[in-house]
Amino acid sequence: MNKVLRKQMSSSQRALLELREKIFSGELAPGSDHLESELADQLNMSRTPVREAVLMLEGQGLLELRPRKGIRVVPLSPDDMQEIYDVLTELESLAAECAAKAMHKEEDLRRLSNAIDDMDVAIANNDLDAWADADDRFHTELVRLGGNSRVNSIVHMMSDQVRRARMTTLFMRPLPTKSNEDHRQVYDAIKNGDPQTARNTHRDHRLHAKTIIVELLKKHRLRFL
Amino acid sequence: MNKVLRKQMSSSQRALLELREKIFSGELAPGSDHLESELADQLNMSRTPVREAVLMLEGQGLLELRPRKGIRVVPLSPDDMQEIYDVLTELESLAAECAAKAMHKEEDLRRLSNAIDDMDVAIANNDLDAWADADDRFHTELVRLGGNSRVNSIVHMMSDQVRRARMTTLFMRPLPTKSNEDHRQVYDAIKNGDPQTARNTHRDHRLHAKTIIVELLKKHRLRFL
DNA sequence: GCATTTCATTGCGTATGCATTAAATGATGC
DNA sequence: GCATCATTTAATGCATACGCAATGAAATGC
Repeated sequence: MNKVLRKQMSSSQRALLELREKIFSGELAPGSDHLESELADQLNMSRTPVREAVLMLEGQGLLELRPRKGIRVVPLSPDDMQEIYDVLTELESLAAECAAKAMHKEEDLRRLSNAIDDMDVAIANNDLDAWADADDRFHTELVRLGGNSRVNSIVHMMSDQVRRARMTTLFMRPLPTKSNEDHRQVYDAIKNGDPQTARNTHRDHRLHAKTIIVELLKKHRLRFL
Repeated sequence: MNKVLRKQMSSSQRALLELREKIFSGELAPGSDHLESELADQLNMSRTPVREAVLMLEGQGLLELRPRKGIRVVPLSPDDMQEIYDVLTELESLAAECAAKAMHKEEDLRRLSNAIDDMDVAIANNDLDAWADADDRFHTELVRLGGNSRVNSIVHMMSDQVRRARMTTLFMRPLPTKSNEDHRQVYDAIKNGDPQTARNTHRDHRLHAKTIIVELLKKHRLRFL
């Protein structure tokens, strides 16, 4: 992340970004408790902007405020992941349907197809990080094309949570070589303006992904992430 | 709302509740701008707890922070309502499906059937407020039975938005006498453990409701609520 | 011992004041 | 008359201080 831009940022904004990073990097471990003053010291600022950032992160489901007990990084159980995937499944399928209805021109779908191509390359190179990155871009773009801003922000919130878990799960499973066929099917349906196929294909794809991940988490007893 | 309980509430909590009320009652009109200090004066407290409440309400999509321009009560266009209804449709249908899968005992479904009965009564009495109240309870309970906490909180957020609009639309349309048949069908499907019927019936019900409302808003040129 | 009360600690909630900065106003030059 | 820049104004962002209230420890009673 660009450190130069941060200089001219408000302290609350900086707190928000840096806390997010610390959460995603695992520097603030899931389930761990922290005091406002402790975080304020870490970030070299007073409690005020930290409180504001923490409040926002609570709203986003990343932190849990337990007065006098500590600010807790919310742990994710397999059940939580199931909940999250279920929401993602519904809302992304809706997005796929809407995107197909919208009859986008092929050039507007470029980022989508690029993401799919990148996943192919990543799989060929056995590059997990590149694959994860491209997969993110695919889903981000899909939801953007759906055109529902609320769906967009909810999906982004939930994807953040998934991202925390994926760090762990990504290295525990084989590369999803088959999943790109699904992606392409969804892409084609959107390009051809076929809402039902787009919706159903993506839905099945997501449902499948959900079972894989949740089983994996349960098998490895990853109760918290 | 219970004023006694509020006495022992933190100022931020009070700010949160009272601002919500002012927004829903229309005392703070959609599209209107307000200063932190202005709101603090209205609520008889300092800016600090107001800031915190405002931050949370921003996260819930009720307020929009525009530094040095004012805190704006977000206006809802017909397109916004469409977005919101689309999200509600997907997530409530999922909830209905899950509720049916869960095979709840009949006594656990009591609140659901009560809400349906109350709607019947309200319709017979031509009591709009009672109907709206029972309808709220039906949807709240449906989603609770679905058992997905994330779906729950998202649906509640979106329902808040719908409630703002309903104040207006409720008096512009005929009482939805037919809609209770749908509710009962959903109820039966859940009781009989038939996820697909529960899902599809509720989905159609919601899609239908969406068109009605959105058409109504568009026809009456209610660009903002 | 065990329960209960007291007390000290400390983390949080809130008020307050100052610093910052963006918007608005007026001044200056063209 | 218009554009640009300086100045003022005022709202926000942030640090700080203070008091309350909750927590845990120690002390007392049973």
